[in-house]
Amino acid sequence: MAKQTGKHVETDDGKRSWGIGELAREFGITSRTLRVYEEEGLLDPQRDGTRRIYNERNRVRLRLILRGKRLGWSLSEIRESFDLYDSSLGEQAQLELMLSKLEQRRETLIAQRRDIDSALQDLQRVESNARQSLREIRATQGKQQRAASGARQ
Amino acid sequence: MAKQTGKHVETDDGKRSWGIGELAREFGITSRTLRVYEEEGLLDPQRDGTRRIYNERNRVRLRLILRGKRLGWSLSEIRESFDLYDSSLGEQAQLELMLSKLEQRRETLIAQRRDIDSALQDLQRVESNARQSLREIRATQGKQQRAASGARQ
DNA sequence: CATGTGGTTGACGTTAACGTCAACGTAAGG
DNA sequence: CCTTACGTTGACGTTAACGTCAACCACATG
Repeated sequence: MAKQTGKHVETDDGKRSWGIGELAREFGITSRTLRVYEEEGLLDPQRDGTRRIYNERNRVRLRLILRGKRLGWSLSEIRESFDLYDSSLGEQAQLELMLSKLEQRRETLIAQRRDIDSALQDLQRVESNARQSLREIRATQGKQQRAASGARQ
Repeated sequence: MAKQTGKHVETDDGKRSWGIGELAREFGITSRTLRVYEEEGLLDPQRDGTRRIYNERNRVRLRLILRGKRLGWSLSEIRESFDLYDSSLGEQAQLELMLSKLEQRRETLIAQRRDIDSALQDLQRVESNARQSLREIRATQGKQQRAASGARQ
């Protein structure tokens, strides 16, 4: 049995668990979103009757989901990666297939990092450009100020 | 005037230019997509009558668009970044605003790179795990083979 | 001239990833 | 017992980013 204390939930074995709203607030999403993730097979919280109860493992999963989203992955891509990570390390053929998929993932991640680096370089160029203009503007203003204070003497 | 030679287009000043289908094929997208990007204000090809003519500058833009997409940006985020890069470096206040926006972009890019790195680490763990299982399986198979060849003697 | 190739606009369809809302259940507290 | 907070399922709405299709235009070629 699980007892509810205000907002969060605790199970008998002392391990912390969370209600849907609580988890949603913590991660800045809505409970609707958590239900969608469950429908898509990305999360499988336990139930207390009809209510969903999330444990630490679910939280880890959720963090991975949100990281995937930040990297622009679709929910099904995220599920595929879970399938990859969870796969039971069975036969040789399966393992080799898995390794090739992992290699492919790595390559796209590295390509993405290259994209980021080049975007950061572009950004750097624009930024130093802007800083230069700013310095020039400030220099001009300084001149004007010095001229004005000189005229007052 | 632009003359059409088979698939691609050349202008009088000798600078290369491209038709919509040609460009689409080269970048692995459809012409429909190019028109959408234009509607969204991300591209502005010249026209020869009604026909779109893309120049080198348009191609650079397109590369930036596709890089943005690979990083998971929306079209409007991409447009914002263009606006940022194209802004005319006018007054001081505008420049300072621009710098703060650039700084913000940089932070999200760096955060994204951290996400990638941690994803790569996870991947590395799973991979060495799988390699280990594979070695064990092969070792077992080797034993069996050696046993079998021993039995044949 | 007919046909093919490649382009145009405009309208409508589609998919993913949620948001929104209605109708209802359930436990705690006053 | 009534209210309040929190949860449930189910249905429908919405937005972005295209795909698909129809009807049309323009040029080159056999």
